[in-house]
Amino acid sequence: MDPQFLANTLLFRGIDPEDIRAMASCLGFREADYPRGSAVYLTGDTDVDIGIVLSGAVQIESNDLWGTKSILGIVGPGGVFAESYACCPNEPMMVDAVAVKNSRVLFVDVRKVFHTCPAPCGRHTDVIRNLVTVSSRKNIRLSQRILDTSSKTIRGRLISYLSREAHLQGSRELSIPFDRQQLADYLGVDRSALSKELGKMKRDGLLDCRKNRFTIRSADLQLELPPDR
Amino acid sequence: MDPQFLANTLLFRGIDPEDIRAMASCLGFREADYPRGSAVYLTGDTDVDIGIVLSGAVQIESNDLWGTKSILGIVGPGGVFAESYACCPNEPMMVDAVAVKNSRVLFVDVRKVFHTCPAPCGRHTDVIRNLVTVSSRKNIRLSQRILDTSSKTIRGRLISYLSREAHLQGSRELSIPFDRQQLADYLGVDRSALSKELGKMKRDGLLDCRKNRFTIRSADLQLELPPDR
DNA sequence: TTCCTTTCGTGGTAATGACAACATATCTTC
DNA sequence: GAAGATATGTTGTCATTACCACGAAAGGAA
Repeated sequence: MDPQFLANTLLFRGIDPEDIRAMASCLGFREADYPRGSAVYLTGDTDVDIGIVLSGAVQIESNDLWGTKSILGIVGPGGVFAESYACCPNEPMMVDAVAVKNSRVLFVDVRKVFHTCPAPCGRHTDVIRNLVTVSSRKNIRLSQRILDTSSKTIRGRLISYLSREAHLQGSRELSIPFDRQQLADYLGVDRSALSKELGKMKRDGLLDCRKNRFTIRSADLQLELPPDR
Repeated sequence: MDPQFLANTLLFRGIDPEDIRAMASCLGFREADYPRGSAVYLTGDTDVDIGIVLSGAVQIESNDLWGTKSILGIVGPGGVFAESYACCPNEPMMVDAVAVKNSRVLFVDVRKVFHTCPAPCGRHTDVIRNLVTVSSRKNIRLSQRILDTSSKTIRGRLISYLSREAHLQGSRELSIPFDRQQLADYLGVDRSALSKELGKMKRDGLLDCRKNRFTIRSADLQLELPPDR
């Protein structure tokens, strides 16, 4: 447990590392390792704890009976996951949380967060406040993922995702946290069809890509407009 | 302003109506009416207030340049909206909030919620705590909307949405808050194609529907399985 | 009632993308 | 470096669905 590291996460932002150390016991801190490919949580799990990625990466995904995988998001070091289900005790999880790299995860017991304890740690309120921020941001991320998949064409979805990512990274060159299959699962399209479309877009001079590094070639990416109206 | 009504909303649950009345000023309560079809918030708006639907209904939607509308959700009386953006001061809204009925909305200033004021209203913390719940639930709703659109076929999407809704309403007969066009925009499909598929499913004996009332005819709706595996 | 608006179902056509099958490339591990 | 595994690009076929256009039905207002 590294209070300094935690102080830089959204959940503990603004809290003194010393206080974090003090909270460790009364918030029920617990750590565990997960090898690449293993599940932290599975669909149907209830009464889960908040997860904080200390190292590695955890992917939130859904796998239906047809074998279709939907990636809702991916969270890296410092990121928080499962907080929504942790806060809704009776809601069984509808998704899996899977380590996509060897990962170490810190768990926090929400009930202990909410149940303000008497003496030393008057910091509970700060954590709860931060929890609102974390949850709100996650909300916005989910909305983005919805908008990224709202176009009915693969190209439209790529444009939505890549142009926002470029904006976020403040550059026309960007790297994404996904390989092709993951990107396809995030955008809700077939992988080979995605490769095909990427090829077309290269030929059309819209972008370049090698592995997970993309370069937006043309401002037209954003301006790709409908025929008339 | 009806404290009794508010005490039954998620945001003010567990708070004494008297205390709610007392908070009215220090939380910056403000009410406004919106005729059917008018916008409460528009894409790009920043520094918005939390909205609570007192009467009517507000729909969260996105309209892109191609004229494609995506419905992220719809919130009825007692429901809360825009809380995520309210909690992320610099995030411009990516969606519109539109009144789909004549509606009355109560606004709450988040900054005043967070900035605990000195004397009488020690209830701020309760509201913040409730805010976590509200946000978490919204999170789960958004995840559901993502899963509802994860199938690549219209039928799959309908099954996902309807079977959950039936489960929620605890009956094989259910009414949905959408007309056909809205349902299509929620599921991310074409309206006429949706009508067509509904017709097929009726013929297949899976369901019946008249207007916004649906009846699940067969348990197969949930069991509709892949060929083999 | 009648007129007008909105909602909903149907048909046909074209296009998009899913799916499968394969080739190439890249990475890992020994 | 060789060999296996994994990731990516390519091709072709077929099913699904978007899109357009229309008519029927339902709802509202005068």
